[in-house]
Amino acid sequence: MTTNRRSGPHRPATIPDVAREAGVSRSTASRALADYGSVSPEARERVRAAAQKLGYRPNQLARSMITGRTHTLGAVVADIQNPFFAGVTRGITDAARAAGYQVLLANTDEDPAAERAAVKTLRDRHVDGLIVSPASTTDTAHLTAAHTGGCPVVLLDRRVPRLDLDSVTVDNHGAAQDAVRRLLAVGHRRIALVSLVGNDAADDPVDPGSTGLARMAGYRAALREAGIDDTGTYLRTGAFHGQDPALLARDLLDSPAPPTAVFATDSLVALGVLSAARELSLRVPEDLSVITFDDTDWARAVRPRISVVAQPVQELGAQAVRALIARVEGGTHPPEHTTLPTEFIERESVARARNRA
Amino acid sequence: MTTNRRSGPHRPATIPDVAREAGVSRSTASRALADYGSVSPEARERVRAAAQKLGYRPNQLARSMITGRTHTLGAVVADIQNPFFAGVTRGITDAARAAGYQVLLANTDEDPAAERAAVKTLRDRHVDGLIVSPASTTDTAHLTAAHTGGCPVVLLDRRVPRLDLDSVTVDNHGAAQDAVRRLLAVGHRRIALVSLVGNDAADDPVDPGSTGLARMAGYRAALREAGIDDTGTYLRTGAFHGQDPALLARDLLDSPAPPTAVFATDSLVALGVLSAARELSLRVPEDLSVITFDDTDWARAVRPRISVVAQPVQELGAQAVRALIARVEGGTHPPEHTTLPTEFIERESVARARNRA
DNA sequence: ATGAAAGCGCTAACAG
DNA sequence: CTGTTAGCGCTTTCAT
Repeated sequence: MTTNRRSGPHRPATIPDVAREAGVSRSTASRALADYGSVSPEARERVRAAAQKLGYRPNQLARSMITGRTHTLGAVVADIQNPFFAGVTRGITDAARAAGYQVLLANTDEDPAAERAAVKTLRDRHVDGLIVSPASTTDTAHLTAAHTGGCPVVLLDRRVPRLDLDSVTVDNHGAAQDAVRRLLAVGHRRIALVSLVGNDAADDPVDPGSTGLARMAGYRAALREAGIDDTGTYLRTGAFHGQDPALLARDLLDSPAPPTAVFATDSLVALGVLSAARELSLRVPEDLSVITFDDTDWARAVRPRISVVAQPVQELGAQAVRALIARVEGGTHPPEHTTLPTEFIERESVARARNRA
Repeated sequence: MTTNRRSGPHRPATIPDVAREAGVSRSTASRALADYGSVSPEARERVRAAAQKLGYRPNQLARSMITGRTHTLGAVVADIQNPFFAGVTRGITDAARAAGYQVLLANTDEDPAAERAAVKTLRDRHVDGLIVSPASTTDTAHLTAAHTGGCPVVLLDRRVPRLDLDSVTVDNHGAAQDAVRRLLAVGHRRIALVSLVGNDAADDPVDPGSTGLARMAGYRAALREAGIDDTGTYLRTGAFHGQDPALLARDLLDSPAPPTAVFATDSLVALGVLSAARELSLRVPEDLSVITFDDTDWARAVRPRISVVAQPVQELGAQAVRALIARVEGGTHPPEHTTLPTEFIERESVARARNRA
């Protein structure tokens, strides 16, 4: 049995077939079809007609082998099931398609080894470039190797200090600072930050990653601005309680001098805060004001509706694609670090501070 | 400038390089590397060593051109941002990777034209097979064409009546029937079904798709079983109110003889029901019992926690991958239709019926 | 068990 | 503007 020559009536037409049908040479047919070089209008028309008639579809594999381009991008993210990455991925696939690229998807679950493996497999598949939300701040040799090896890499959502690669991130510091300022503005002084530590529900109990760090820094900056020097008392980074946000929050809210407002660094944490509040019979926002990162479906459906810091998730993905394609298509400019603004969406979960027993 | 021959110190090693280094012919090197045919143990070892030394990585493109296999699967889903499809996609990518395949992702937004385009592009990319959650029950010619054209297709989540392709779906009828039975069992008689119509928040206001249809049929069957013949009064398929679930629910709950229990066909609808209930000062579950499809994060974090019909989302994707790979690797058995069971997770949103004013 | 040679479908130098 | 001629990197008969 021949391996790849389709038997049966409809063997896919190839360039020689089209050329024969059009009465020109393969090169001319190729030029006409791929639209490069110079071809006389009439020849071009004959080729187009022949291709049409034979139902010719170019073999991208063969083309890629020559051009060295597959028009395929690799997306290496932590977990597509995380709404944040789902949105980002949506932005990536849409922007890629619009630019004529397809996307190979890989999940890492924040595991650097899985990330390395994914990068390797995708490079073996000859992706033209890689979009990665790095799982580690230190284990990044495979990323630089890819980049210098001709497979450009764009960092998504997380910046890595000494890595000179393009990055597209969100202004986490500013967003957190702004949110906390709003709480301060309505009289809150005992403001907590609750986080699961790490990047969006990461497993790593040590490394808060660039996003977590930035959010904490923004929180502290806002407090300091307001003359609050002790910025650590109400900072909860959840390496305890087996990462259960509700327990973490309960512990915090049930303490002697509980906070009057909570800033949650992601929506899962916010859910924990909300249910802890309900268990302790604290009303939101009367007894406790709440702001969270990420505008999920439930934040605007629940009562009271929750005020949030919305991240431009799709735009994040789209910008990463644009930056990457710029590199793929030859850009040699110095690394660009794009920071996207967040949007504060005011709803009903924040009230003026008042005393609690 | 030569197009594809990498300049610089590290031109990727090819088979000839390895063969030379090992002192054998290309064919032998190829056989040893790809592990087929017969190669003497010593030669094999020399080749392995040479490959190792030169950091040889096989060019999958070239290999694919010959073997006709890319070890790449295409996943064509409605919307990766929908938690249902996010979970399914997670299952797909994981199962694929475990079997040595990668996944190209495409979104359709329930648009048949987008689906056709995606199928075309993916086939051009020579995917070995396609997993599709079809956007239309009728516009499916491109699917059969792909399948008979050597690119096997597995239907995901939705079955299409006259399409003889493998399918992996969930027992929507049984799940709905079971949920409604539970409501009947605790005394409810006025039980509503609220749906956005169509498959998981589809745009199409006409075609409820196989999943929507099955859920409604299960609902009606349960009612009929209980001797309730009028199964249409409390059936709301949301082609009104601009698809806003909260308005739909409000309308329903604010009627003269409102239902005492609601079965929501997806979590977004449930959120609408919940907020409508709160606006009307109806307590859950005392005044209104609620069950919804899909076990989202908020369903178990909110108070009261919501009883749900959980779908095996990841398993759905994984099974589809297995079925597809079976075809890709030559299976010629008749189409298989796999139906996965759902799981009812009892929490606190259902109470015994009592009279309402 | 091994090597020589053919070729997958396409593009890209280079002549004409 | 067009055709001829080489390959891309790999697998796979077919001899040996």
